Amino acid sequence: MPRRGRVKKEGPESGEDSDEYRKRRDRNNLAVKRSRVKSKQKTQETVNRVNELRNENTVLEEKVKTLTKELGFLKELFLAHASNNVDASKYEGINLQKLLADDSSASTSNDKNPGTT
Amino acid sequence: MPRRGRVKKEGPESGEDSDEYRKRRDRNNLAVKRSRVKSKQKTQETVNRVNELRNENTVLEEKVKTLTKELGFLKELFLAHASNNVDASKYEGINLQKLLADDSSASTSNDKNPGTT
DNA sequence: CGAAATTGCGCAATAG
DNA sequence: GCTATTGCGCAATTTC
Repeated sequence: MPRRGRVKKEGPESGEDSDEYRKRRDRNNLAVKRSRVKSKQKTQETVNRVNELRNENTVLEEKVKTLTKELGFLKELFLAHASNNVDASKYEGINLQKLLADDSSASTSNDKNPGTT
Repeated sequence: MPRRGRVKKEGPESGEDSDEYRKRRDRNNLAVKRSRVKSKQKTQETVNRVNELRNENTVLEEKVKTLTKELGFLKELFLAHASNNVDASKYEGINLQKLLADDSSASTSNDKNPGTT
């Protein structure tokens, strides 16, 4: 789509005289203005969206940090306790190794429910 | 055919002859091009940034979800175990209530789990 | 003050 | 056939 600049054509390329021509030009100029306003709005919205997302991101990162910390602590606690009383057999089907691993990718897919009460 | 609103009158505002004038015009046209390319690049980068942030966000949300799940499970586990052996006294100064609360904001009730059984 | 950069605006081609 | 979009040039203004 080669967009030529002003071609010095004098002929009736797209308009005939000054009557209909002017009207068309004016209408197009209005359309151009509308389009540009729209374009700017869109750009601004995109910029705003970046800021929103950055904020959400910060919140989420803090949340991850907090949760990771808590989880780490609880794991230590649990392991320390379990080392004293090795009765983890109660939690037979549970993937403790997986859950207690430092990694954070446990699915907790246990069907069996350890008798709670 | 109207030539750019500017008629034959010499405009001492910005041009003088056809010599220096043309050079100035050409240089400005180049500058305009540069500026517009730059502007478009910036816009595009902003759009890209939105996509990047959206992806990061999704990842973080999943992470939060996983961590929350793990944490909830571990808390249940810990509480179930602690109800059998009330030796939480080993962790004297620790805010277990706070940590073990389902939420990350515990009330100011500092009761020591009197062991109902 | 001087040159480049940015901006508003209109034109024309063309996409939809 | 009309509006919307876009590259381009001009000129005013801004920025450096």
